[in-house]
Amino acid sequence: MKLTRRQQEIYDILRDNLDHFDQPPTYDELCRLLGLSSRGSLHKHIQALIQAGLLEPMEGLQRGIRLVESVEVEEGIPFLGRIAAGRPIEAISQAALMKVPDEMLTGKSCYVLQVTGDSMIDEGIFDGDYVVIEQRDSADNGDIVVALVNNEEATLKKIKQQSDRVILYPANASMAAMVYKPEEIQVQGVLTGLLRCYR
Amino acid sequence: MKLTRRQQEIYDILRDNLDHFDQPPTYDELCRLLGLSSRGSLHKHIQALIQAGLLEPMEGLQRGIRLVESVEVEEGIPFLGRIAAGRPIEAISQAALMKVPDEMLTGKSCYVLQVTGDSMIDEGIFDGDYVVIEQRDSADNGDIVVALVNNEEATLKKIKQQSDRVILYPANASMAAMVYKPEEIQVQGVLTGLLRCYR
DNA sequence: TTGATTTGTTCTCCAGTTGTTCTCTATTCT
DNA sequence: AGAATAGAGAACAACTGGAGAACAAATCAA
Repeated sequence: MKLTRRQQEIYDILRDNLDHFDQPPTYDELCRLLGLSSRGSLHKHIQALIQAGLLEPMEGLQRGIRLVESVEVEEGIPFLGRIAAGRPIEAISQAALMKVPDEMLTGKSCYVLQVTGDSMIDEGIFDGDYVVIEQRDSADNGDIVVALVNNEEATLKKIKQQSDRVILYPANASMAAMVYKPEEIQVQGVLTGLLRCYR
Repeated sequence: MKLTRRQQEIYDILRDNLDHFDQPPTYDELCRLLGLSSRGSLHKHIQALIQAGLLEPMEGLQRGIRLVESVEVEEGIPFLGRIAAGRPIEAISQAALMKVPDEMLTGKSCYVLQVTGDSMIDEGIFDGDYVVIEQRDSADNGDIVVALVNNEEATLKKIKQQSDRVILYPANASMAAMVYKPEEIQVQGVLTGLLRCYR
């Protein structure tokens, strides 16, 4: 909805003076601020701003003119924390959002983890890199997955699932593959992207 | 639709002065700005610009002259093309925009290239990876840079600048470093981020 | 509870502004 | 000459913004 000049002006004034009121202003107060002498005139503008979704509707109450909270359109996917072989995912307290290229997103639910350790170094995933993970509970053989081992350790490894066992391969010549029973391993997600920041 | 000279001129002025108005200008205001004395004359030009899709139609409302908002608030930085050692940057025809984490941006002008070849494999930069580059014409020793060699080849290498020579180190045990005269090398940008898409 | 006051709403009326539509003229280019 | 481009100016309807009165519901005071 497009605003007229006066509507825009009133909205701006309303925003600018929001701190100066300790209560939401009434029509009369706002009229005084705007130099209007008629509440009826102001009412038309207020209604237009409500229509535009910029002010809260009154709903029959007399509690002053309130701005609607601006709906921030935060973009990105959540950065959940660190993943290190041998420990649960170390969750970060406040989930920051991280913008990632659309190419890394799959349409399904994705999140970002920071990798700790060198277990995937031969795949070009270094200590401190960020990985984009698609949330899933199954994977194809050869996928790099976030796997939960025995319900307590989370790890990033290449997976090979056989009927009677599951093998997790690190990508590091100096580390050995680990073999588990299928019920010991729970796939939590599949690697879809890698991010690294220099400096 | 082609614009006449005056139409183009008016459109440019309109764009340039958009910040100077706090409201969309009325015909009268714009007439004053253009030195016209007749709203009717301006009206013809405005109509032509509306026809051309550059201005919003009035729809019987009196809200001033508005540019059509390019609704695409496409976020991201431009993906410019491929970089391979030994060739100029292979530019892509239409510059796509790629969203990247804020952490990879420096506040200065940045762009994305796709890496071809394995010359940086030991740094975890693989064939097909995307690199985020900050546009710069100088670098610190040890930085990974996009360097233009002899004004014709572009390459991604680690740089070491000495008073009498410049050395470009690949990060690949099977490749040798190259030594150049300072005037042969032109730094085009510095690596600030890495992106890799799986699948 | 009751009455007075405040507050938001609705209505009519009015003036100035704004966009539109004319006609007429001047200039430039083909 | 004719077409295209540009501008001046007048006249007009519609839109915008405002005043003020009257009203009902919410709120406050006693």
